[in-house]
Amino acid sequence: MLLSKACIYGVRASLYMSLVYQKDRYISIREMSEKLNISFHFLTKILQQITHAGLMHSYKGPNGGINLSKDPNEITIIKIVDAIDGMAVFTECVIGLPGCGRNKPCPLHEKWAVARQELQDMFENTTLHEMAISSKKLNLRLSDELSIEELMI
Amino acid sequence: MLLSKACIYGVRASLYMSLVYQKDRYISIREMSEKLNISFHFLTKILQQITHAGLMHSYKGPNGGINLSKDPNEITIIKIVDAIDGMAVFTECVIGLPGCGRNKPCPLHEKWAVARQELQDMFENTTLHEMAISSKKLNLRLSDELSIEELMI
DNA sequence: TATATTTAAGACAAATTAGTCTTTAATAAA
DNA sequence: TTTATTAAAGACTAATTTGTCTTAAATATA
Ligand code: SF4
Ligand code: SF4
Repeated sequence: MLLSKACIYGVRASLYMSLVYQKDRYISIREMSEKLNISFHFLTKILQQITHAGLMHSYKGPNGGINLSKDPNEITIIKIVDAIDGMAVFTECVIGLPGCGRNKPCPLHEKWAVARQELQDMFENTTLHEMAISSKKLNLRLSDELSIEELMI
Repeated sequence: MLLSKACIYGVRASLYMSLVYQKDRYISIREMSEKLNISFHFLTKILQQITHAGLMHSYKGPNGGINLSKDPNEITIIKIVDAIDGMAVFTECVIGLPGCGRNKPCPLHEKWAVARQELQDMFENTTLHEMAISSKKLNLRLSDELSIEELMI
């Protein structure tokens, strides 16, 4: 598995956030957890990591919740990944040898270094906005149960 | 982490095996575990998975051990990965949604499907032999401690 | 045959990741 | 000011992965 469960949930929640994004409108974690079928408390902790990274803001009390700290077209997926799993996936060795790049490289290096970079580029060049657009257009799925159309009713 | 620890150790051990490969010569797991700095019992279980997949043979008793069931140039890395972690990495969704491809695809699909395929190609098109050759040539590292030159003394 | 060497098998323990629950703090609105 | 609503914090449990240990089975060789 490339990304941890926590990270995966973080990405899904971010996508949901950008689908319903309106400046100054807070989305409750409870609502999101139910729509996306993710444990409420687990999602809360994941979103805390994301807010600590400065990508979202939270607000307590009635009508409180979470909102994106910038427009979805200014947030790339890699920021979400970084906030939760860190950048290790994009820097570490496929076969787990320490000190990649610093000392002599290991056998798989030539091919892995390329693939790794492509993965990083993919996350780096995809914004939440871009994904939200194509999601809506194609009525793609964001939870295991519901398509985006069903999700946003 | 793309591959599990078990899988990573399996790949490292396979590389070691192909570096010292001689038809009908068994390598003891003890020796390998010490050279590669991997827990002996853990490595034993990993190699069992690989032998069950038919990629290696084992032999008990004095001068027993493990050997590759085919020439290293007939074994691709993906076979090792498959034997331990399975093929899920190459088929599953980045954001963990079930039923990829069968129903409607999810937002990241277009980019991920390409990256995923490239990763699979990389493992599919790299043989143990190929890696062993370039490893020797460049004196690359296979354990966190020793380069291949030091390893094979 | 007896002994030493080696893998096989499986119980067990430790570490990490995933997920749950309870209590506290902040805020809005009645 | 009281109550309801929401996120924050942290203790706790469950599941999975990683790693250890002990015993059994197979084999070579003395
Ligand atoms: S040089 Fe490449 S293959 Fe080697 S340790 Fe680094 S990432 Fe891995
Ligand atoms: S279609 Fe692509 S992005 Fe969607 S679930 Fe499948 S792999 Fe993932």
